[in-house]
Order: sequence, then C-alpha cells, then structure tokens
Amino acid sequence: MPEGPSIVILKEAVQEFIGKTVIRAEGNTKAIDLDLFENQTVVDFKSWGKHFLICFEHITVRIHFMLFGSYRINESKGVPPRFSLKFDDGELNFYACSVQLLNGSPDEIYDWSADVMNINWDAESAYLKLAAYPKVLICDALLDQNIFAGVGNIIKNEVLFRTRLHPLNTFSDLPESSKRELIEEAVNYSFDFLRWKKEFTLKKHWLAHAKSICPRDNVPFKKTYPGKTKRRTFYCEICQRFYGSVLPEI
DNA sequence: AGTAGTGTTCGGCC
DNA sequence: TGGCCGAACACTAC
Repeated sequence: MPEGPSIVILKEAVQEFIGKTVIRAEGNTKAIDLDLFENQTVVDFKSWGKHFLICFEHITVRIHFMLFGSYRINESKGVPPRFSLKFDDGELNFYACSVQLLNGSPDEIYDWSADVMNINWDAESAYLKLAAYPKVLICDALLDQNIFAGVGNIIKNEVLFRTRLHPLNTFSDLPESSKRELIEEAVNYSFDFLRWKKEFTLKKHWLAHAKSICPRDNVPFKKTYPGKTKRRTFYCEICQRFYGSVLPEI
C-alpha cells in the first residue's frame, strides 16, 4: 500500500466524496477529536508523497499508512477502523494508519515540488538538494522524503537497477549524466508503478526488488541492508556501476 | 506457522 | 547537542 503511487490511486478512488458532508466520524485514533468532523464537507483530497490529505473547509486530516495501513471505500474490513468517515450514502475506512490533524493549510506545510507524482515536481530543485549533501549514499537519498517524496523501497531498488547504479555511490561521485538520470528515473518509475499497480501487474514487472537473479547478467543479486536507512537492497555487482574510489563498508 | 517487510517516530544512550 | 540504534506500531503474504 504505502508508496506514493498507491496514494495517488487512493486519491482517484475517492473523488466521489468531494462535496459530501460527514454525518459522523468514528475510529480508535487517539490523535484527533472525532467530533470536529460532524457536518463538515469534504472540499478536496490531496497527496504529498506517502501522505494522504482529506481537506475540509478549515481543517485537513493527514493519513499515513506506514507499512501496514489499509483502507476500504464503502465497505469495512470487519475490524475496528483507526479512522472512519460516515456519509449518508457512503463511508471511508482507514486501518492501522497514522492519523493527524494538519497544523495549518496544506500549501503552508508541503513543498509540492518535492513530490515525484505532483504536477509541480521540480527536478532542478531535487538536483540542488542532492548536491547540497554530496556524501549521502544514493540508496539513502532516494528514500529521503524531502527530496523524493513518495519514493519507497521498491521504487528505490528498481531505479537503481534501471540506471545501472550501485547503491553505495554518493551523489557527488556520479557522472553528470547519471545524476540527471537518477532523478528522471525516480519520476519515470513512479509513474510506471502507478500504471502497473492499476493493472495489478506491479510485481510481475519487478526486475530487481525481491528478485534473486539479475535479468541482464544472469548472476545472483546481492541482498544487503546498506546506508543510514538500512533498507533491503538488491543489486547486481556486474551491471550496477560504482564510481567511487573505495567501496564503503555496508 | 513463523518471519520479514511497500515506513516513520520516538526515546535512550553514548 | 547530536547522531545512532532499537523499539514500537500492527498487518499479512509467502
């Protein structure tokens, strides 16, 4: 569920609720006051990276699905929802997620140019952020939500494979063309992810993530937990190039 | 049946 | 003060 494209799918799936008025909010969340939503009309749904926003006139709810979160539209899972909005002709149910009230308007809080799925995404801005942290490993940089909001571990692994880059490269060690390509493919793969997820063929299209053999070289992928993020990383030592002088210890 | 993981925050420790 | 680490959260596919 949780990477950026999945949140875009959710946003598209709930469009029918825009303009509808909440009869009552329920749920076992302790983070917000459920009474706030009674009689509030949904003005919009937004997303920023992995954040899903439900916008009312004066307040906005932020849902983050973390690793295990899920949702149901006009049905329920049969377990108590963390947060639920009841309308006279429908309902939205959210499970095992983080629920928060936004402390201000979305435009004040979010840098839309950092969201790889957003129309306002700005590759140049990402480039400047990466250049400002030249020593950060690219396996960590891809997961940095301030640079690539919406990119998660699957997208990370696939982007590194597509661009033939070793996860332990630093940004500054990359040739200029690879720097640009890394940023471009973070966006390209995110939109491929979106398309394949809608077709229910995402997994089938994985080339590196959770795979054991490199499809280019027919050798086993390395599986490690590198960098500060220590997230599961699959890479091929033959085709994914390292440009630094000394390969860092994992 | 047990385990690992599409993620993030927080508190403790050095 | 700050960086690092582990725990917590809570679900389910394999």
